[in-house]
Amino acid sequence: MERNSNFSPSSSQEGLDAKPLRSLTPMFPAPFGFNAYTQSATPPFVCVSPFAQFPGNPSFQPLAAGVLNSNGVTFAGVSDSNGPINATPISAAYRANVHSLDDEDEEEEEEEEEDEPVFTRKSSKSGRKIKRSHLGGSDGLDGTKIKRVKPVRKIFDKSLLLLPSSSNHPRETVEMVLSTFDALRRRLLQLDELEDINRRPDLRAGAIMMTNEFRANMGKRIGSIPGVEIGDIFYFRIEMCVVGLHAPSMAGIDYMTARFDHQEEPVAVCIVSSGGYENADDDVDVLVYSGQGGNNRYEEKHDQKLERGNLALEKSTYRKNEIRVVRSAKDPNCQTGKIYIYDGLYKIQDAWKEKSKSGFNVFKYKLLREPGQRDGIAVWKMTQKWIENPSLRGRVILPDLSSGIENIPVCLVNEVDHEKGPSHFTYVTKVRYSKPISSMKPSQGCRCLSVCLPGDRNCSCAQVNGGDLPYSSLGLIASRRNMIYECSDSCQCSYNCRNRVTQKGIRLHFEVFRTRNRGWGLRSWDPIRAGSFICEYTGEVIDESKVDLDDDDDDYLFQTACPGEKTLRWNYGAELAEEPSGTFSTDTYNPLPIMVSARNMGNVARFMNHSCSPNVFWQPVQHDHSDDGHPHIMFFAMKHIPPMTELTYDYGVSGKERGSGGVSRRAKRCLCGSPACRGSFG
DNA sequence: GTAACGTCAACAAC
DNA sequence: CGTTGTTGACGTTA
Repeated sequence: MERNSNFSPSSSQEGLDAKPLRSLTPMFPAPFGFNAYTQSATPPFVCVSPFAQFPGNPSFQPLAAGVLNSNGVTFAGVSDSNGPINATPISAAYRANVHSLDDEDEEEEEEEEEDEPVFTRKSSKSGRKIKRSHLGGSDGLDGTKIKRVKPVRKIFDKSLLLLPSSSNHPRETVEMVLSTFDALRRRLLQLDELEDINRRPDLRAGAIMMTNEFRANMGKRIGSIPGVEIGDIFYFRIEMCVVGLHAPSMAGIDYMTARFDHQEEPVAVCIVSSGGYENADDDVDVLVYSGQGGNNRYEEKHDQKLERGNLALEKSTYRKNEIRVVRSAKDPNCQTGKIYIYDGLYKIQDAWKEKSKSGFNVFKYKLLREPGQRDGIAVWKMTQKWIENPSLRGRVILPDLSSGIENIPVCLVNEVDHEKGPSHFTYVTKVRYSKPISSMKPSQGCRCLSVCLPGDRNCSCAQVNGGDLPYSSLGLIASRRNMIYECSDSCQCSYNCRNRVTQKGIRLHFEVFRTRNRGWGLRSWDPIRAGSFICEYTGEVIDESKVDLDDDDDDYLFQTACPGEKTLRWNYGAELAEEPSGTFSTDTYNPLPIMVSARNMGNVARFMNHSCSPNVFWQPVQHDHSDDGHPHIMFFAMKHIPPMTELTYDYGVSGKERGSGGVSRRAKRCLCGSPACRGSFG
């Protein structure tokens, strides 16, 4: 269906004439390399580019029903049985001013009473990015409600925010923003943990991202968000802010003022369903959503008012514009609970008012999922059922590929063709060394009682890891590094110590599945949060000296070839958490002599395919000896991975291409399909 | 249970 | 009128 067919020159003209309802602020200079790149005139996903091409330009294909208007903001020219609607966003054009595009010297004009040079534009958009005033209702002449607000750090070295080769693909941009956010958040959390405090690393990381305009899809729009795909999962509300999916950091309803013919009206553009009012039934295409307000914790409950988000939803009921829906679910792997899933576009079918349990009026909106979209929450509900009862999974060849030796069964399925399974191999959960472990350098144990804790200077395991424990309290890896030393049998700490993660084995419900063109692959029924341990690469460890030519055709050989920049720079962004003087070493590729062959024996890892845009990376880990030449190869999630998404890692650049003294293997043609595909691997 | 928090739109003030 | 400054609402997170 061509949803933009009713786009006409006149409507774009309207866009030009649209007067913002609120102040305009200079968009440029783009203070950051990154920003300069997101705002270059070409990519359609940019926030707001004053020079965005006219929608008529055929080179310009938005992903969905959105079209950039002259303010660079998308809107949907919605057409349905109720007739066409021309909506031009107005209020969201808040940064459409143009002058200073080429005026790079303006970068440093604002100092905010700080000594530091500042690389952001004036923070006048809200006027409250940095505030040091008294807050609150302050009837307090006695100063009861005075709050000091720390300024959000701005970054001086813009090169910190530049990847060597940034892609212009919206998906890549969104992933880069999320990955930077998470690296920053992880580091802030790690620093907090040293002092045993919690200063909301998520919010602080988000604030740094926002202040530095390191974000994607600024400027609101109706319809889908370039680079955000149905099924994408988020672990923090702020993550949805920085990619432009849902602007309010707290409120559940995101809305904007749009122009319909000659009327200006607020319409809802995105809602986050917190789950409190989820339908009990299984209809994944219907959502009944409650309006906002009326139950503030600090005041009496009252009737909801038809204003703000509620008003916007009301208007959207009649305008029938597409509304993005984010549903929430319980994350079974994370005791803190909630996870957000982008479920695509809906339209409001019905709206009414009803009495809540406490007797006050609540607005209700019934939303119907637009047809023709790929499954979002439906995948989730399906996999949750399989986890509860694996026999519900159809097309199963083998219920447990590991024959019971893994913590959790590994399902083998084929929904594609008639292959009956991979060729024979022996499933093993541990690597086989060519020499006994007892002959290797033993680990040095810590003397921590009970569990190792961050900030404990006496913990030798923390010391050997560079002062920080490598995992968060949830068992997520904090940063990629040359080696991680877990606690071992020689340690006095207990099995529950947080520095024992990979040694406990897999925690995910894996399935080995038949891909369409890449043989067998690996995916998970569970959602996987960035930094989660996935599995080890088990098999037979081969010393480099013992490689023979036979290995040239070993498709199941792991070697530590140099991975792509996405893997290398997974920590990217963490340095933003440091004080300016701080030295944060970014570890890079460190070649290891180790190779592991999973041809004859191995585990789920041998089924992981290569991708140039991987979602998994490898990390050397020690836990049963400390011979650094023979580490365990452990895999961790690079990003949040929705259920049923194939797990892939970067096999690295082939030995030949590398031209180093490495083992030379034939490069294979890459089928990863990523926009950043290098064309070959291995 | 509760403290602390960021963003945006709306409003207020220049 | 155009622009800048201030505030309340929103709900999340640990």
